[in-house]
Amino acid sequence: MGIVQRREREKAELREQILKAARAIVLKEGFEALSMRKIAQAIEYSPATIYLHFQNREEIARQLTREAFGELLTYFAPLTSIKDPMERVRAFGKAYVEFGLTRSESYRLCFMTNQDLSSEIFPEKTDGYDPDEPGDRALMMVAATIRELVDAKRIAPVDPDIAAHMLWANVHGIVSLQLICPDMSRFPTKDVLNLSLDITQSGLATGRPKAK
Amino acid sequence: MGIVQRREREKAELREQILKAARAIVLKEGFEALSMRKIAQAIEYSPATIYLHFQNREEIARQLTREAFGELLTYFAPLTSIKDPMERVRAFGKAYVEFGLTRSESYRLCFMTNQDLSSEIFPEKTDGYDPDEPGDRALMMVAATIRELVDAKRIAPVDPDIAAHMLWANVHGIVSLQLICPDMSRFPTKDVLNLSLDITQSGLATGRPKAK
DNA sequence: GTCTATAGGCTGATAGAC
DNA sequence: GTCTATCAGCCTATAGAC
Repeated sequence: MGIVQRREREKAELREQILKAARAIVLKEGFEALSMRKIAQAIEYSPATIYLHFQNREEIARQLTREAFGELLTYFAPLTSIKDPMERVRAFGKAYVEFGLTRSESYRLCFMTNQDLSSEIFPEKTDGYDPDEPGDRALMMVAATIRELVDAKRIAPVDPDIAAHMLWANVHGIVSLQLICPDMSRFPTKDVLNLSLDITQSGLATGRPKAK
Repeated sequence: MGIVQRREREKAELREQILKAARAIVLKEGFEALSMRKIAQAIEYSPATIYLHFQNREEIARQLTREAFGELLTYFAPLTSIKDPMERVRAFGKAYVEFGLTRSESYRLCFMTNQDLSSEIFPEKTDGYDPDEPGDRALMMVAATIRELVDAKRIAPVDPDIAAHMLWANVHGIVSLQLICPDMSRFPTKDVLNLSLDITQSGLATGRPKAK
């Protein structure tokens, strides 16, 4: 009586095969080279078959993007055990850049490819964070760490949410600039990151400059 | 005897018409929608005619990108007259973000579209800056301003070149994050920029934190 | 200088046979 | 569930006529 189960298992397997092939194409040739025909050829099925598992190309792209962002979260996950919040926030920055440079096709998918895909991760907000959204969860981790620093008076008072966004923009700038114009800087990315983390740490500790 | 001149003038005019049409398409439909056929239709010539003025699509894209970066430089140019170097470096940041948000298709072309186009602006380096390269000129302006701050001992000692790169990455992060996931943050971009400039200013003034 | 015509590709998506 | 065949486009680039 396991016939239905086997059928469903086989169906899920083909779905996974499609995604696996799609991942490989994006990794080797970039996202814009991803086409239904290429996926079909890779899995040795006809293009029509893919449409039994996915509505269209967009749905595959969305799935790949969700997975890619999941990867970033696996870089973040072990860092929550870091006790010292300043060390933790620096570790988030380091992990972010490492993710961006070593899994650059995933990074491009999340943050450099197209607005629709990124909106998959950061959908329109109502109010506050949505814990069901992976992007919001990542932002919350950083914001909570900054809140710890503020509460412990280790940095000057600052809205943890906007500070988290600023930090994210800092590391995103470093990664995306490196990925799109690798020849812009003569400095290793690691050095730029360390300078950025140091200056930001120092600036947060001191607080915003007084108005003239 | 002005026949040759007229011919050349007419040729240059058509070239300009092609670029103008291409700019309009990129502005309205985005870079990936730019095609030789669409340009041809817009200028009411056959696609083949375009190839008399440009080798291929790439050459048109390169030209548009150079022009777009030229726009950024026009945002920067008036700021060199700002006397106070701290005010000047902040003004560069503000101008950069304003350029990115108001001329976003130009910005995308320069920094968010593809590595080949960005490499047009920041080609591979030999040593030091190349004053003939527009990207290097922009970086030099920022680095020189930071050098002034260091020399006047208004900020802690730092390599002005890597600091300029860090600042560039900061503002690039803010702009590109805003352009690709406008819903990520609940904060106005202006507020994020001001926080970033304040914290960086404060951090540069204080210097890097001592090792533990 | 400009055209038509075309080579030689690519794409997403679907109808209908098996 | 899977296929073939196809619709209905899109594209760059060029040869050769005028």
